[in-house]
Amino acid sequence: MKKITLKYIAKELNIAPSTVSKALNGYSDVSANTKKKVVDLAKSLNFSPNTQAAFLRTRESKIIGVVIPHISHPFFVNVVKGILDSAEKKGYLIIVLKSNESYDLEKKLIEKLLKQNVDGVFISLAQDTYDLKHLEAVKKAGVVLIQYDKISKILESSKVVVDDRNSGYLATEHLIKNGCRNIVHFRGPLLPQVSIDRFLGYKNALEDYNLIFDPKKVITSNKMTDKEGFRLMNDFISKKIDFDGIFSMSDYTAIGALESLKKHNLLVPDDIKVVGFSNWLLTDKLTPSLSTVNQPGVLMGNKCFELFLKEVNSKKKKIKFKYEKKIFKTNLIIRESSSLK
Amino acid sequence: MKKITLKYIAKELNIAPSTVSKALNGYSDVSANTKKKVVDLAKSLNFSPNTQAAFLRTRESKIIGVVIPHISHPFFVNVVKGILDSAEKKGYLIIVLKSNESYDLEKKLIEKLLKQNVDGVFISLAQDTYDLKHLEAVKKAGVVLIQYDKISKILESSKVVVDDRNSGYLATEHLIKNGCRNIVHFRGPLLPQVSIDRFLGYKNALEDYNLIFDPKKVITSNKMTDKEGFRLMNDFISKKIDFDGIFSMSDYTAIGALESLKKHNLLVPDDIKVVGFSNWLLTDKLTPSLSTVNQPGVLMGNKCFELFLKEVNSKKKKIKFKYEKKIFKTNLIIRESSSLK
DNA sequence: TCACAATTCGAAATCGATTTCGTTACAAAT
DNA sequence: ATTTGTAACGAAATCGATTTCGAATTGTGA
Repeated sequence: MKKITLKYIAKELNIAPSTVSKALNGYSDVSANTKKKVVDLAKSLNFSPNTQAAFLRTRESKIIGVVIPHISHPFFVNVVKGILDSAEKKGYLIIVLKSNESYDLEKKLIEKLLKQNVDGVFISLAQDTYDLKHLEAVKKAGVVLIQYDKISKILESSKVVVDDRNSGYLATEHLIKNGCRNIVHFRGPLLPQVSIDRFLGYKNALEDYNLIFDPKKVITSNKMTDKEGFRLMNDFISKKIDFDGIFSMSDYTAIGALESLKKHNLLVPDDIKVVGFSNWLLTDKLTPSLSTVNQPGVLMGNKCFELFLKEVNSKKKKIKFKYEKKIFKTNLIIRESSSLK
Repeated sequence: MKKITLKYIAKELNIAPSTVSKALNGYSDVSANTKKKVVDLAKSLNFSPNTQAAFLRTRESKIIGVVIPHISHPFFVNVVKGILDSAEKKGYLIIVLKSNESYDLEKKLIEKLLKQNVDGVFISLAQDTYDLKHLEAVKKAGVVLIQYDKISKILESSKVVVDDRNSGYLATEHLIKNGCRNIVHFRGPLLPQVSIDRFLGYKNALEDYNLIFDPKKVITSNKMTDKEGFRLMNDFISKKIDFDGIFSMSDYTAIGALESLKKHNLLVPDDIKVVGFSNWLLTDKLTPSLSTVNQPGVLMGNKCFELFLKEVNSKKKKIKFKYEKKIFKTNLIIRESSSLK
């Protein structure tokens, strides 16, 4: 069981390792003849250069680190899938790490990735990320940074997002058009831009349809879990404020809210109509099935890699480069929880 | 922005790189004095050795590849979590790849991991994996192989599984004790051991309780999706065979079956009682909520890494080594879908 | 005082691939 | 015939860390 190296191939063909390397890497100072011999032998031996050794010279690890806040969230699963599909074709390996929405963990993960000499870091920020030094460090290290979904407005890099504001608007408008006049909004933590934008969409829709915006009807949920949704909904109901619709920035909290409504004998969609966000797995199997906003995760993942590659290539060729921001449209999936009948 | 290397530290302290290396790696031929100087400076510079360069000599990449069949399956998410938590402490990085239950893809993934020179491969086999050459190759390459959940009986390695047979038995017994006399079994594809074992548990339970085992009541589902469960259940119902319970080897097919039952106006749990497998996310939110078998994924992940480390260490010290097989117990989660009332 | 052992350190080889630069051989140009 | 140019290849340095082996220094015992 011999290890197959450049040197081995060189010896077999009685030429120098440098020539073998050049033949395999498309240098021009190799004759067509020897090039063919090398390529053929390499293929037949199933040779591929040792990535670690190659890295020492090229500084390319062909590894990309992807940071996601959750793993159970199907949207992120789709994004990863999109990245994977694109990256695979170019021979990149993907390391997925999850931050659990924690800034501290996120910082550690980034350090880990930099130690591993990844070529790129794709990140969706944790909820409580307030400081961006760790991401500045990524750029300083010459590593390509791509932000997706939960991005920072301040930090420069290429970005891939959905139109959260418009999505919030559409969801709310849908509720209004189906007769809701008193719509509660479950918003996320105050910091992340997605949370702000979805909220603004909600608010704008109310204004456009001449409904009064009432801050008391905005429930801020920091944890975004079913339990939290259940708890907060119970609290809200106990305040006896009239409402006939809910737009939640997450399906998961919406599901908790649904449980609370059931407990209080409020019928969905008859008494209260509900729209969530992100189209979680099995939300179509609930009773009632949950209306939601669907984000094109796979396409977003594809785009992330595309922007990454563009940046890598311009760096190699030392071409000037401009950050891009791609905004994807979402689509509303209307199910039982917000239907008219 | 200078890169911090061994050489740099050596120059700073006016000693040789080799001495620095030895100081950091606990060699005995370094004086306590110089050792302290080196360690202190290294710490203050936040130095950590370049992993790729170190690999060239040590042949340790400190990377583990984990192959899972699905990503949306919460059980596997838990296993990965368990591996991650353990591996992190020892400075290992985890690459998670998913095979989509495809043998061809699985083979490619393994090749990819070997090219990356991972130290270990943890794998749960794809449904249709019939050939094991790619896994033999892992062992031949000197890479530690750990099999978990869907394992091969033939291939030698350390293994981490649950007692599938007993789990199938308990689930079926539970249905019997709650009054079921005609229990349908959704089994998975014929090949994987988990599929066989869960089926055998089902069969054994019937026999122990003097119920007739009827092959016609065993529905083989190759795809294990909700759609497939729905389709197969419809087919089965159209055959007009009496039944009052279902034990499904997967929650996902069980959910499809539930939809079919609803469509045919069969009440759960009144007319039919249902038990699934794996405790998928949100199965507790369904109406009725789904009874299921819970596997201790996190603990299994922990164990995988423990066995890996044991093997690595004995290889280093050239101690004799014996493969271990750890069998975990499952627990039945009884919810509405199989309750008496 | 001398022989020898223990301690501490450094020089150099090594891992495997890449890349610069120099050398050869031969053809074309003068 | 001599110079120039080009195609094709190889020698050697390099990336950053590890590790073997030998050298220098110090200490120990006879």
